[in-house]
Amino acid sequence: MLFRGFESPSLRHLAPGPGEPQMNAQSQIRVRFAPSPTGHLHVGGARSALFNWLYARNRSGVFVLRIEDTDRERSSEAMVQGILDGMDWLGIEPDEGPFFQSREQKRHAEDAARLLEDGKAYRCYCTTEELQEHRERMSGSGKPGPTCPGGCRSLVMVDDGRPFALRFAVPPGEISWDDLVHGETSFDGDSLEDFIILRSDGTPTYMLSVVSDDAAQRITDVIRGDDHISNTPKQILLYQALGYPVPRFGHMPLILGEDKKRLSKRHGAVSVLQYRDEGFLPGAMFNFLALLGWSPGDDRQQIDSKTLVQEFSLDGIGKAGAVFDRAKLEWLNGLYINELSSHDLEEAVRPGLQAAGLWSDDLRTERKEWFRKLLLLLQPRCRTLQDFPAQAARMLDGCDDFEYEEKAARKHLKGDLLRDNMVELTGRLEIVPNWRQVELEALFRTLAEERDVSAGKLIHPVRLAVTGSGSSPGLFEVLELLGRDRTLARLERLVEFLTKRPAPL
RNA sequence: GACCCCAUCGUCUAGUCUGGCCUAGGACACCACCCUUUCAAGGUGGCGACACGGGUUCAAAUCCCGUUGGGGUCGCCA
Repeated sequence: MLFRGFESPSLRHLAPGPGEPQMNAQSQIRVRFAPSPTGHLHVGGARSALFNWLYARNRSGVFVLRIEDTDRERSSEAMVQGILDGMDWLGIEPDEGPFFQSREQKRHAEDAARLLEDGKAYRCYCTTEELQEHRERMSGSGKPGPTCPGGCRSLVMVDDGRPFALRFAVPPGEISWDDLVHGETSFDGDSLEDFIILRSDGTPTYMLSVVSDDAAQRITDVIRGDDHISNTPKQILLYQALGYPVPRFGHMPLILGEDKKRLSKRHGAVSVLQYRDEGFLPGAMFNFLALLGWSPGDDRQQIDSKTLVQEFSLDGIGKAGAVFDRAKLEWLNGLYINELSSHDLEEAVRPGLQAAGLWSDDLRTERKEWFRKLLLLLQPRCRTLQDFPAQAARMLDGCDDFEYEEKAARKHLKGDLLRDNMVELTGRLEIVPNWRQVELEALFRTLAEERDVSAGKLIHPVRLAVTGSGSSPGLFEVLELLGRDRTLARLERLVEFLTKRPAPL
């Protein structure tokens, strides 16, 4: 069921009311992944989700998915689906949710009202323009100064009908917490400004809604990106002001691009679904992401998700940002491709072949065994699923009218005797009794010996004739799979090419 | 600029909490060689780091301070 929790009229009953202090310390771990659906599930978000998921699984906890869709203009249903698809692909399933933050606005507003009543928040009548002006004036002038130009905090609170936003009155003093990955972290309350919790249109801001929702959903551990560190003191203040138990916080380092800056679209592929489309296996991606910023403490590079769940611990999370290294991902993906069974490989590779127009259904009926052998040849040579169509094309498409790769042609299609050798070879191949790898190889080697040339002088030109390329799997395996007719046709084509071409050198 | 976070090979990291076993280990990438009909895979080897400066200590990559460098955050976005 995709939208578990939909029917729940409100999460409010789950909340420990203002009066109730702390859930008992031994209670079950509850973590959440709370993306805003303003983009696809990017690798950074995916890793947050992954770490939360691993932590929950490891501790027999609960993993909650909450979509923070309160920015209605930038949120869309398609994006929500993209996030769900991305998580699904990686195999990270929420235990609860998805919940939608926008459906909880009533509770958010109630929390805000309570803060106002308690004198912990106040109405601010300053306009956006005034604030912007004020900010410009204050910037560069050292100290923070009053939050707003109107000095609304000290105003007598009368609602005279003018539009106002609600600001949280930050109390003086130091705010600190024992971060799950960074250890003791603290902020000076004086450096925080009175942030807005309710917009002038009455809608809650992020700062209020996360706290309200995390409390209502009884989140015990907030594990998220480093970029939220500076929000944490504000949120702690809100928890305290509202009388909610404060969860533990853990901030993991961000994923960086090659320039060491936070990974973003301009660094290239950033959506996990894009990696799927580029031929990466979910297991490889999962493995790679888990090891980005987390370490089991030893040298293992390839670890399956089950082991990851068993061994995951917050202690293994590093403090420094980690660069996303695509080359290593590809290497790892190659490892996973190699471990695929014939059957799984066929399944994995089919969509790509279909897209490239190389697929025909007899590959899983009459030619099934043949196709399986071809895939076996290609398997150790491919690092992404996309490599298969490219490498398989000459064997599949039946289009015999390809060009010879220029560099390889220059290297191997030379010598006076070549044409003659090719003609002779063709003749012998026509009558070789068994079209089998070993016999083909013996035939080549015998002829090479008779002509007193190295076997390579026959092999390389034939490879070019048959694949158009200077590199391929072992030639005799290729020939066996290609079959006598197509081999001979391609050899004749080479001879023709050698005959017609302008005098070499 | 203010506040906060961070700092081991080009990259991901082990080691840091609980100083000595570290003349700093592994992996990716790169280079060379082996294998070999090419490519890949595999094997062997190479290149390559404790940012800097002060302390503390018999002893510091590990503890403390500072400097430098990098990053993040400073919205009626989330």
